[in-house]
Formats: sequence, C-alpha cells, structure tokens
Amino acid sequence: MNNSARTNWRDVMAEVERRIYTREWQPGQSIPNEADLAIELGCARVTVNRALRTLAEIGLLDRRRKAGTRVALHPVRKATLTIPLIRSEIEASGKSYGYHLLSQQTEPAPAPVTQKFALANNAQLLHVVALHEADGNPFVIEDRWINSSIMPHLADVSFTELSANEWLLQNTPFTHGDIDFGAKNASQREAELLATKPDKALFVISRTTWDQTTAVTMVELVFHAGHRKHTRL
Amino acid sequence: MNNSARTNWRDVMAEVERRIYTREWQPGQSIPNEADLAIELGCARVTVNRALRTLAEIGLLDRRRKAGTRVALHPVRKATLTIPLIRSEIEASGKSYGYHLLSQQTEPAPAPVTQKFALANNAQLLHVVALHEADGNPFVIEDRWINSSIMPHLADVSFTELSANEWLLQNTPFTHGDIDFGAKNASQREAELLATKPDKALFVISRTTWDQTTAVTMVELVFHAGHRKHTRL
DNA sequence: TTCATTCATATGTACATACATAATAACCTG
DNA sequence: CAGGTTATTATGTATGTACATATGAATGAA
Repeated sequence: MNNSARTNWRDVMAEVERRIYTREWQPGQSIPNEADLAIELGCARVTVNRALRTLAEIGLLDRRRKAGTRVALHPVRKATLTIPLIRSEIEASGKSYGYHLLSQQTEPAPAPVTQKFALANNAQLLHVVALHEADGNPFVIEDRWINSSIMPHLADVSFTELSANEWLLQNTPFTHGDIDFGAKNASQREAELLATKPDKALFVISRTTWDQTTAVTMVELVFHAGHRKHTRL
Repeated sequence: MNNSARTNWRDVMAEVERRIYTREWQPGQSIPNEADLAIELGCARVTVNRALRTLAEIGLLDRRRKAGTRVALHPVRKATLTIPLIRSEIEASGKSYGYHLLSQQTEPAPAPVTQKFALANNAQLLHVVALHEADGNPFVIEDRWINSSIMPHLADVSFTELSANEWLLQNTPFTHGDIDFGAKNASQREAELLATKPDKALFVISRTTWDQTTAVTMVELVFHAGHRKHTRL
C-alpha cells in the first residue's frame, strides 16, 4: 500500500498555499516556474500544473503563458454559491417542505419581462406565483414568468402539486442563466404572505434562464425576513 | 498548424453538455464510462476524465467510483461570485472611486462581534467605518471590526487615505472566510450616508475572515439602494 | 438470513513525453 | 529608431501507461 508516499497535486497545492500564507511568496511576486517547482517538490510537472491551475481557479494565483505565475495582487477569492431546488434547500436544513400555488394564469406581461424575453410589449405569458414553506412557516415567494411560446405542452401542466421550480428543472433544458442578488421593501401582499410587516427589507434573488439566445423563464424569489444566503470562501 | 484537429477536453465537454441538453442523456441516467467515451469520441481516457470532472465540478454530473457517472438529477448549478476590492469593483464599472473615512477608534465591541472573535465580552477592538463612492455618489458603507490583538503594528495605521479593505488584503494573510448575503432596512444614519430614506431595503454582505482558527476581521458592507450583485451560471 | 470478506470495476491520479499556444524578448530591416 | 519578424519561454494540453482507491456486487461463513 503506497500510502500517498508520492507527492500528489494536493500536497503541492497545500505547500504553495502555505508559502503564500506565510508571506514567503508575497502578493504580486512571481513564483518559480512549473518545471523548477516539480524538481524541488519531487514530482512531475503535470502534477505541479494541476495544483497551480486549481489555485488560479480559486483566485489565489495569476497565471499567464510565458510571463509565468505570480501570487495574485488582490486575492479576488471566488465564492461559490450553490443554487439548489428550493425544496432541497429546505429539506437539507432538516425542515419539512410545504408548497402552495397562489396563482397560475396566462396574462399580458409587464414591459421589463417582455423585454428580456424579446417579445412584443403586450405578449401573453404564463405567470405562476407560489409560496414555499419550511416547517409550516413562509420561506420564499416564487414569482415566475414562463415563455410559453417555446413550450408547447406547457398549457396542460398544473403547478398545484409540483412547483414550477421543479417542473422546469426536470423538463426544460437550459444553457445558462443570469442571477441577481438584491433587496426590496416588502409590499403589502408580500408582507402578508411572509408574515412580516410592509416595507420590511427582504432578500431577493432574480434569475433568468436561457436556452441558447432565448429566455425560457424569469423568476423572482422573495425570501422571508431575516433570510441570508451563506457561503464560504 | 494543427488547428485543434484533435478532440480536446473542451470538445468532449461540449459534446457531453449537448447530449444532456438535448435530453439524449436524461437527468438521473448514467452515461457510458470514460474508457468507452474515449473510444467513441476518439481521444484518451484522461481527456474524457478532464471533461467529465469539470462538468461534475459545475454540478451537471454526479460521479462515483465504480458506480460510474450519471446526469445530475437536480442540476445544482453553482454560481461563482467574485468578491473583488470595492475600489476594483467601482473602477471596473468605469466610474471614479471615492473614499471617506468616517471613524476609526478602538472601542468595546458588541457581543456578536466579540463572540465571533472568541474574546471577552468587553474586549477592545479596532472599529473602522468608511464610505466608498462611485462617481461621487455613495456606493457602500464599510463597517469593520478588526482583531487588533493579533495585529501588533495596527495601531500605527491610519485609514484616512487607504481603506481598511485594501490595507488588510495587502497585509494580512487569511486562510478562509464566511460570507452572508442578506437585506436590512436602512437606519437613520445609513439613510443619510447613502442618500436614501430610512427603512429603505438595502443589500448587505457580511464577511468574516479567518486566519486558521482565529477571526481576523468582520465587515458589514451596506450597499446603496437598488444595488444588486450579479453573476452568471 | 445476516454479516463479513473478496472480487471486479469505474473513477482518480501520477508520470514521461510530445507538441500547442501565447506572450515576451531579441533581432533584424528600412 | 520605429515597426515588424523571429526566437525563446512558461504555461496549456493530449497521450499511453501504470497504479491507487472507492464501492457495488458476488461470495462465503456464522
């Protein structure tokens, strides 16, 4: 059993992190090239490459061909937010999940929506509003517009049991998405639904999902008062 | 010139994405193993490995040894937020950067702060409050507590010209951090500083930075009304 | 049947090698 | 000396091979 006697890429990564961390290699300073590091640390260049590449992805190193590798001047660390299903998010926290459809109808969409969908100003779109609950308490309002024109069998679907959140994930492919994080004052209706007072500051996530160049769906998630999205970096 | 005639790992990644996207491979379904895919796509297994590993990192695939690779049931896509210097963020948007120190003093920290720092309840900590401006308009309030006990030469530093945001980045190594995104109603003072009305919903980022097991600094960034943090996925 | 052990297998990683690519540095040429 | 060309160099990636490791499946013992 070769109990990781060899220096693997994680060892290399840890060693480089240590040198940055102890200021042996200072911000902005360029570090030895892969070949030299490989010799010093006793491993193949590819192994060093894997380690340095990973550190560059994290944002701790800047790398450029020919110019070499240097410690990032401004360690623009990257926070990775996972955007799970709302149900998964609630269940992962050990709470029971509840779902209530508030409305589902095809109606003329407001200008900001039709604009993103690149449709005529008076276009009719499917509008679904629902409330997700955690342990019986309001968790988030899902206010969604769906580009029904590109989804033929959508009219038949009822979101009374299954949330649009899940149905879309299962049934519509998407290539990429935009996400915005922000804040808004609770409207009268939002305050009622989320059991708080009007004007209360609420955390909001807005997401638009694209299939190539056409927008598939836009959703605004308005979370209950005090909700925070947490991550590490 | 070998104009990428060979199938490289990005090609493989694109092809796999396409198959998932066209539902040729459906969510939950397991896909061919690396060796078979390599033969089919005409490249080495390691190349397929690189592609599938990357897709798994993104969250599009689930991989387990022996069990094989399958399309993620709930494509928990990961949004990567970059957390740059405030100055960089403003300058990147083409606006001029302005900075005003509002206060800098050592004072007893409130309980939530001393708790995170694992210090006595009446501990004296350095408290820095500053306003960052974009094109002369208030952009964000930086309200920061610094664990002066682990930073000896800190007392000499004045943050009138250089923000604590930048000084710390340049001078204190850190191993990891916690980030929270949330919302709060503007206090009287925050409203004045950010040129808005009290109770206005503001987007807030709270960050705690750690050096191994000791907290180095805690900062609350309260952004101007309407500010949103954007990313793609 | 139930639990532990062994076996088989797909992914994970290390390495030597070769070539690709980007970008700087050195060198021309007018 | 300006402007363009070539050489050099560090990173980026593809490949064949070898072995490590996790784990589901098969097997055997209690």
